[in-house]
Amino acid sequence: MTTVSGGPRTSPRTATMRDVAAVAGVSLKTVSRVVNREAGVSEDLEERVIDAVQLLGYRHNLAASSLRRTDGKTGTIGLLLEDVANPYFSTLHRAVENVARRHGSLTFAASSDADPQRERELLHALASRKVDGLIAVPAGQDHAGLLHEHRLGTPVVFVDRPDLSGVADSVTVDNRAGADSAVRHLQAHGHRRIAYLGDRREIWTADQRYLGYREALLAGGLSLVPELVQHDILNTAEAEAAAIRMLALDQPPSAFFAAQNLVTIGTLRALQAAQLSRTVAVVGFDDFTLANLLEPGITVVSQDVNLIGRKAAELLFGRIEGSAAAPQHIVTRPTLIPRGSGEIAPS
Amino acid sequence: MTTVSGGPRTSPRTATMRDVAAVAGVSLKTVSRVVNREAGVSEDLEERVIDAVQLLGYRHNLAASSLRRTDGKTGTIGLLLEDVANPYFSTLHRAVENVARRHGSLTFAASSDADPQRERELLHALASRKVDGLIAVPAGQDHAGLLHEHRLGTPVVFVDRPDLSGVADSVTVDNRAGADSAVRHLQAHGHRRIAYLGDRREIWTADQRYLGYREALLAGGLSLVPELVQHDILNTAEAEAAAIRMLALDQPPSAFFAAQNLVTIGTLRALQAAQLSRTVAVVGFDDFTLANLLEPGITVVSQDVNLIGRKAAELLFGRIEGSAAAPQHIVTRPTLIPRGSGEIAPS
DNA sequence: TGCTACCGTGACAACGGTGTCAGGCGGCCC
DNA sequence: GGGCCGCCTGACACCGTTGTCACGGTAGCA
Repeated sequence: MTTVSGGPRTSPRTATMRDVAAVAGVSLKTVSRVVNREAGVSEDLEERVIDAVQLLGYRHNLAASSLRRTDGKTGTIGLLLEDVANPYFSTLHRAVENVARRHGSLTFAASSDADPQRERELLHALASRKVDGLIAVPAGQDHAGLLHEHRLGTPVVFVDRPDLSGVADSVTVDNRAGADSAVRHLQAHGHRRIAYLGDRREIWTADQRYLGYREALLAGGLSLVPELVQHDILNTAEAEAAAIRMLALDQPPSAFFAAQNLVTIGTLRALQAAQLSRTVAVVGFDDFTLANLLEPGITVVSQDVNLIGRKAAELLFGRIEGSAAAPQHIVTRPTLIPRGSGEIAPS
Repeated sequence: MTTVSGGPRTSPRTATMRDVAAVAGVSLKTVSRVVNREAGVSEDLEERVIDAVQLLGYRHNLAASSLRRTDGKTGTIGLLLEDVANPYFSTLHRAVENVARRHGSLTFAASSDADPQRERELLHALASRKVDGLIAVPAGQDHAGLLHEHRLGTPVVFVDRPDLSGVADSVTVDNRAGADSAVRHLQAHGHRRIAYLGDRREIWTADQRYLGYREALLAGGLSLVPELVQHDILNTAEAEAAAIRMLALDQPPSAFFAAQNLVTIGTLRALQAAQLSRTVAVVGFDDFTLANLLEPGITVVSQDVNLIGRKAAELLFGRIEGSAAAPQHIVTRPTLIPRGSGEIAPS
């Protein structure tokens, strides 16, 4: 093998409109017209230009174009998620991509890992690239960075968690109603000791779900039992541990409301380990693949993530195309999907 | 509600370097120097510039910058996947993002849906945006589009499926060895009638896996039984149907090798419906979440997707930074994870 | 025939920045 | 005191493209 370093590696400089114009024997502007499908170019010239484009392998430079163009659009949006690899967010991503595609836009997707510092960095990187708009799952309590972009003129749509100041559009789920329906469902099947397992209450969605849980309990004439409530669960292992702890109580719960995906899985592991999968009821918040392949199938409160992504993107492109309507706050309703685990009666 | 249309919605035009220069009382070039952290600006002026930047909310315009800059880099890469929402690809996406972040790059992720036409469109869109490089899961047999970009000077790294011409870098999995080990594993547990369920053989990965299956059978002194081989399975439902069909044979298989994610799930459904989950063995290709939560746990051949993504991104940034080494073809080894379903003995 | 009304086309400036280079200035050495 | 050096700084051209406008030419009309 011979190393080619030092060879004429200078690729012949990527062709520009000027080159195309020279080859086609027309002016720069005419090439621009053909490339942009502007009217008013004779067929003859158009053909010559197209041939020259082919010949040179010319690629239009959108950066230069949008620099000069009056609307200044880059055909690019930013999507700020917690983690692009998380199924919830990747589904959202896809839904947004589908809409973006229809609008000729490409999507910068990025993961904040719920870290405000990282969110700031990404916001900065996106702003430098002059995205036409932003869809964001805010990383922390403080939305200053996002709202700053909004004020500077970049449309922003909040997803999953609302902008509490209300100046920007948002698309969220009625977490409270979802949790409420889950707990009522368990009550309807006879449960009176229903445990709550969830994330930190500082997270808006977690808090809302907890409020829904409490609301349903009280509505059903039950009272809140502190030993059956566990917040601050961050991962599967912690959920599993918490569930095991509760199952060891003198009066263990006959049902669990697992307020989030990973929490549900941890809970299931605990039940499986204790051979209680068919004895103790579970309803989880957020669906997950294979939830219907387990034995019993897992009853969940499911969000329509595709709908959320689509709505958010449609709102965003509406703004990008100039809508000046008042801020919109779309709230979608989650639905309960009974699959078995939530229909187990107390023993 | 009063509509604000017609109001002075003209945001005060986003500030440019010129504006900053005017406010700071320096030349354009000095602002440029400060923004780019070039050496040789007195502290006094630097401070004035920074203040002006703050005051005006100035955001650097990377497009204009890279237009003029000599290296012409946009700090942007393209990631062409089959579907950003598919867990395999979204994990890959995340691994790439992590590396890109270290290099100050943002990632355009896009879904081809394995459609060559769509791939062409996306390639065009990415090229117009002057991405510094591309990581692609090729959509079809014909890699002309991707290779064209490569020739035009944009580094391209193939992932999951190799570029058979070998001119571009690639990162793939040894699918054949993985399938071989799965089938040998089943043989080692006493199986002699092992069924194959897989996707279209035109897909390189599917073909490789089939070859591995066949290889292992022959190596074990078994022969290929046509009625135990089913190609062209496109989704879960088809996999389920195929498995049910085979289970109804006079001499049904005692084990299944499911050559892909969705196929595995379909197979599991069939076994579950037939109450054979604990009787018939299964080994799947590709791991999936919750594979260990099922009863029995599902034995799989697992790829290290994070590793693949990382390697691909590292290769790409090597090229972007000028590496002129010969094309590299990294092949990773999948590992077999025994969890129960693959260790069931024939009855 | 003379005038206007278009039509296709190109010259030129401009978008927001960066590379190049020359000039001003202070300090140091002879 | 003159010359040289190095450090800052700004003027200017230019990156690849599009908006504007003026040009020459032809058709339509009175």
